[in-house]
Amino acid sequence: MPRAATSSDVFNAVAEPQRRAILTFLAPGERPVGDVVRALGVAQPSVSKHLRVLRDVGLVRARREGRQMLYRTDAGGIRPLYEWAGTFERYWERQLRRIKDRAEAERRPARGGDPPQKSVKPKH
Amino acid sequence: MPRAATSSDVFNAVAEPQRRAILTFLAPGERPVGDVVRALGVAQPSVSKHLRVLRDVGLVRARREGRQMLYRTDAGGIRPLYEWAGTFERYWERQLRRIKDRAEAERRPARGGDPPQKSVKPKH
DNA sequence: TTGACACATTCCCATATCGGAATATGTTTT
DNA sequence: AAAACATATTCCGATATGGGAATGTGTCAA
Repeated sequence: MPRAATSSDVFNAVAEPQRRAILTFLAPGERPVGDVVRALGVAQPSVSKHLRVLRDVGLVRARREGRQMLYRTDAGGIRPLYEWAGTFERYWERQLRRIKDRAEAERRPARGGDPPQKSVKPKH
Repeated sequence: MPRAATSSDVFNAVAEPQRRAILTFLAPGERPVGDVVRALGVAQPSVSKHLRVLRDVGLVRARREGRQMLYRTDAGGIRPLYEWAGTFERYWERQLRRIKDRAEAERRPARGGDPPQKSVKPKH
């Protein structure tokens, strides 16, 4: 087997920094390609290719207006990513809680456990 | 040049479906590599390579225990992704609101605007 | 129609990436 | 020390990918 699933999936589309920049730029509202080119300082063919990828995965919508194409970010396409990442929220929160608890235990020592090895530095 | 910033970037690490599966599997707690291999049904070298990438970008932590290596997901590493995606929340919510408003306008027409062009089809 | 303008697509190249097989490394057991 | 075990790394081949240059396509203006 050569390679796993590539594009046509949101995660991959968003893995590219330029494409993330494009999405951010196009989120507030419709813009012609030329605006993206100037805003990001990227060559026009590059922008067009990135927009193609983004459109294929449904992260961007296009509309023709005269000679120009107006693109806008379809934010809903980002939700799957948001939700996937969100499934880890409970884990990082648990981790933060552990860190906090540990700091507390050091601040108020000799409370059933070993005394702290290092004292907490004062805030300034 | 292929992908711009390759490894060392969380977005890229997560673009790979197998790696997402590994992260999910290792989120609840430490596991040896062999468990991942069996759980995902992937060849061992592949798993090791993916774990390497994940570790390089800080999405996974490793600890040696006897002959085996115990890995666990470091969920905090996923936060940047979650937060980036979250910056689009207001946009997709606006979109949902528009859709909802439009549906309402059709249900209760002739309210200061044009009448709907198409009637809503009955649910069956 | 011709030309200008705004984009899109194609071609080529250098480089990554993944999977598989083989091999290397590190640790425990005998 | 040798063998067994668990995992990591390397080498290879096939395929993708992104950038640049050149070219194609669609639309408006003269």
